[in-house]
Amino acid sequence: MVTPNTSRDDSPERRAFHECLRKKKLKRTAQRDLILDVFLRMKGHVSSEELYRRVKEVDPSIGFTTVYRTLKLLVECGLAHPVQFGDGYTRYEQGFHYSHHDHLICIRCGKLTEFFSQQLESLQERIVKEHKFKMLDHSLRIWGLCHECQLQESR
Amino acid sequence: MVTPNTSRDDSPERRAFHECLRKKKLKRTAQRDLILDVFLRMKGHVSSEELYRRVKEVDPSIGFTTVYRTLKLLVECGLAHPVQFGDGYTRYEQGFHYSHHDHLICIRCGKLTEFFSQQLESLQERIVKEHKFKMLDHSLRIWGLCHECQLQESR
DNA sequence: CTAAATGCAAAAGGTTTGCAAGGAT
DNA sequence: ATCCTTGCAAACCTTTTGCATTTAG
Repeated sequence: MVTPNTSRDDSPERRAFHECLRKKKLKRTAQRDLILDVFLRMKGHVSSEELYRRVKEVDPSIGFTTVYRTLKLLVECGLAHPVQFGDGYTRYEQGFHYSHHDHLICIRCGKLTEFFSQQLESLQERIVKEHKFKMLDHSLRIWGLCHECQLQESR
Repeated sequence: MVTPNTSRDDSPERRAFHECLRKKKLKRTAQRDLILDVFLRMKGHVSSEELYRRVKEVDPSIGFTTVYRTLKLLVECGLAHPVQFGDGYTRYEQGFHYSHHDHLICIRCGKLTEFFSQQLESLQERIVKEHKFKMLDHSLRIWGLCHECQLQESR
């Protein structure tokens, strides 16, 4: 499913990426552009392996290493955000216009639900201030059973 | 079986452990007792490797695998609680009379600060209820710079 | 032309398992 | 006697790295 889409050249993410590459004096390559595009089209929380598989569907000549390294680059450019849910994989969320949110993780079906609570954010700010700590990142993960899985468990 | 210190036999943790072993129809061994004792004496957040090193100081014949497997057993018995701070190691906190708390992690010096906020807990309960989710565990981690490291950074 | 990027293969590094010998009940 | 436990070595698996070759600027 190769759909050459020149309009994507103007996506804010792609422009930000190229801008970041320029600043770092790194090179723009077809591989990097493709990896970014595929990443942006994948919703949710993507591991490097998953992204690699999807990228390979479009261009089988691309190696895992390139996907892996590009993902790290996207993180440095603020276009991806790494999260760990404790299953051994590092997953990446889209990070452009990154607005902080947290996660509910169903340990039975694996479903991920994102949520945001301003009260939570404010509370954290207060806690951090009390400890004279300078917050750079934070992550709240809640594991449990989603609604559907609770119903199945009680059968 | 070698039992060097009978007075420790009465610690609530040890009794809980033996009770748990009995329920699971597993065997009480000198190794398991020793590993539990050393674990309990180590404050803070212990990786299996760190625990192994300390255990070996007392009994060099104990293998890493036994420490590793005993730690998993302690988790199942509710005596240890696994946490991941994103440095690649699984660390374990003491889990008996486990009262939930969260962590401030200094990314410069590695210092860990525990904190507890009842407001935070209540807020989480509310969030979970809104999503019809059944919470089984949760973890809030805040990364940043501790007070000392902020001072050093600004020099 | 020069420095960076790519892809392969192999190394790292923590976690987990198979198995033969030893130990608890 | 039976089943669990132990410790060693090796397997696993994701993440990283070394290197020769190719490519962008």
